[in-house]
Amino acid sequence: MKEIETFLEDKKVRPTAMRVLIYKYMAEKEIAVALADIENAFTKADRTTLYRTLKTFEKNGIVHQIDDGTGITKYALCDKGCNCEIEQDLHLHFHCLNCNETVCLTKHKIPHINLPEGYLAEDVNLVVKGICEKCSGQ
Amino acid sequence: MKEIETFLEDKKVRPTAMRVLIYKYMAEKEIAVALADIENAFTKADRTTLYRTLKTFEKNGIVHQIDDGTGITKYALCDKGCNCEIEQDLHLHFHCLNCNETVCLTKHKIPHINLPEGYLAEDVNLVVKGICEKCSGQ
DNA sequence: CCAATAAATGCACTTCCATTGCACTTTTTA
DNA sequence: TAAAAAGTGCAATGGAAGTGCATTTATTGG
Ligand SMILES: [Mn+2]
Ligand SMILES: [Mn+2]
Ligand SMILES: [Zn+2]
Ligand SMILES: [Zn+2]
Repeated sequence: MKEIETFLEDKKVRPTAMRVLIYKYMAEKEIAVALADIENAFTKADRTTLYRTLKTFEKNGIVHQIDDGTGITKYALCDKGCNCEIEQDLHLHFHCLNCNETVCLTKHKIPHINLPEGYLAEDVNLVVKGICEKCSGQ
Repeated sequence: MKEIETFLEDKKVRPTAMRVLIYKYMAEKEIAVALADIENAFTKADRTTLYRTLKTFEKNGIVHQIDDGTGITKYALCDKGCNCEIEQDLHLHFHCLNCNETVCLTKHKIPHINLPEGYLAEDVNLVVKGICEKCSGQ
C-alpha cells in the first residue's frame, strides 16, 4: 500500500485513494482490464474518474493501452523496464477466444518486420487470438 | 463489368447493380476502404445497403475485414489465392499515420509467432503503423 | 490556521460507429 | 402470373470513448 503510493509519486502521479485502489486492482490481476471491469469493481466511483485515472496512468507510463481487436480498449500495468511513454511497447498480446481474456506476453517481443521500400515503421501491434493455457487445459 | 458479375456469381453472391458497383469501386482502389468511403462514393445509396453488401462480400470470401487500430473497420478485396473464409488471412497490414490510408501487404506474410506452453493460436493480427511510401517521398 | 489556488472527482451530455427491426421493392421461382 | 425469396431503405438502437462544467478535495503561501 505504502509502496504503491511512493511508486505513483515516482511517476509524478498524486496517489489519491482511488488511484491507489485502481493500481492495486490492476496489480492483482494478471490480465489486461477494460474500463468496464474497473467500473464493476468500484461501483461507487464514477466512470469518468476511472477513465481519467487510466489516462493519467497511461500518460505517465504506468499502464499501456492494448487494442486486442475486440473493440474494447484494455489496459495493463507496464513492466519495470518498460518505457512506453518514450517508445512503443514491443511485446505481443494474446486474446483468448474462449474466456475472452487478454494478456501481455512481455517475454515475447515482436520480431522485426520487413517492409517494402519506402515504408517507415513507427509502431507495431501484434495480437494473437486463440486459446489460452487456462482454457486449453494447460 | 461482365467479369465482375460472373466473379460474384462464382462466389455465390447475386450480382445486383449496387454490388457490382461496390466491387468495381474497391477493385479500382489500391487501399482498404471504410464504410464511410463507400458512402461518400455512392451518396444515393443507403448506408445499410452498403454495410450489408460488405458483410455479404465478407461472408463469401470476396473481401476481408481489417482492424488497423483506428477504430474504423476497413475492408479490402481478397487476393485470388486468399481463402480467408476458411482460415485467417496471414498477411500484414500497414497504416500510414500521415495520409491515414491502410494497405494490405499481401506479399508480406506474418511470421510464425512462438507462444508459451499451452497457448493455441487461431488467428493473428499484425498491423504496422508509420509512413507509407507515398508519404515518405518514395 | 486560513485563504487562495490547483487538482481531482462526479454528473450530464455528446459523438462516433456498428448493428438491427421492419416495411417496402425487386428479383427469382414454380 | 402468383407466391416466395432476396435485396434495399428508413429509423432506431446500443456500446463505448470522450468532453464541459460544477463541485469537492488537496496543496500552498502567508
Ligand atoms: Mn502489454
Ligand atoms: Mn489485407
Ligand atoms: Zn482463455
Ligand atoms: Zn501515407
